[in-house]
Amino acid sequence: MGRGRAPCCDKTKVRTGPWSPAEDLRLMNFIGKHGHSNWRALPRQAGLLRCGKSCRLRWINYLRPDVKRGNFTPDEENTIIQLHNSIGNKWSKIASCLSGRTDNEIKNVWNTHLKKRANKKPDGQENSTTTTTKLPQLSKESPSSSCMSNPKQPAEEEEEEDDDLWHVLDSLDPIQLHPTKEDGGGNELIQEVEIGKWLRILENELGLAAHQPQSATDLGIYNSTYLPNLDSFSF
DNA sequence: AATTGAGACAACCGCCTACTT
DNA sequence: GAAGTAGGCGGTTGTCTCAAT
Repeated sequence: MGRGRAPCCDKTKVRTGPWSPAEDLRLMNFIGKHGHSNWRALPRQAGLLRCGKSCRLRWINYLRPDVKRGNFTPDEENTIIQLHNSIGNKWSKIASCLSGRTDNEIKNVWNTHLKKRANKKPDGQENSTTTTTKLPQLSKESPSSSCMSNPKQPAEEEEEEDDDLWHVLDSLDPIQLHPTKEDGGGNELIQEVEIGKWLRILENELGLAAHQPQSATDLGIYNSTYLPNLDSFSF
């Protein structure tokens, strides 16, 4: 069974669960500098206690600069329905036709919204000419990565690891990604302050603060449902 | 105000394919 | 050609939020 696989990592030595801002920053910073030619080696090189798969998933689904966040437009939804009607659960293929959307996100949207909608019209009427959406061309050689950004090749090597930066980040209180009822919103301000701190560090580190067009929030990072809307912050 | 169940979504798991040795 | 490795994909799960009661 040559195809058999050893576990990708020692599960007892890696972190699982939601990613912390510091971890995200480490990952983004590392990929920004070195790219991601080897996912398995990446966590160790980046100083992350995560398995390579987890890093890859996090990068592809949330940290990539071109990931589009937010609600799907009716056009996007129609496209998904049509593509699913013709090719089935080929999420990565579908994702390759929707710029900025990930297979995971499309899969979630399908399972939570679109499946029901499609089931309501089992004859596929909805998927016919009633929509103005133009079905994107599906080509065989359009892998899911076709709409993904290439890993940045390090334009200029910044050799020295910024230990101070990581020290600061690691010293930050872990942000409560999933505010609980117990919080009662009481530590919201603290969260905002902490987020503001690390975001500023992030932007400086990545050189986003000085030039356009993107801030970290414009990149869609941490604009998720689990965090306050960072766009309202002024640093 | 407390409880509960459904909806939503991030993350993990395991298999498959492609590539390398 | 066989064996091993890494990346990618799709299915599934865990845990959160929120509306209904």
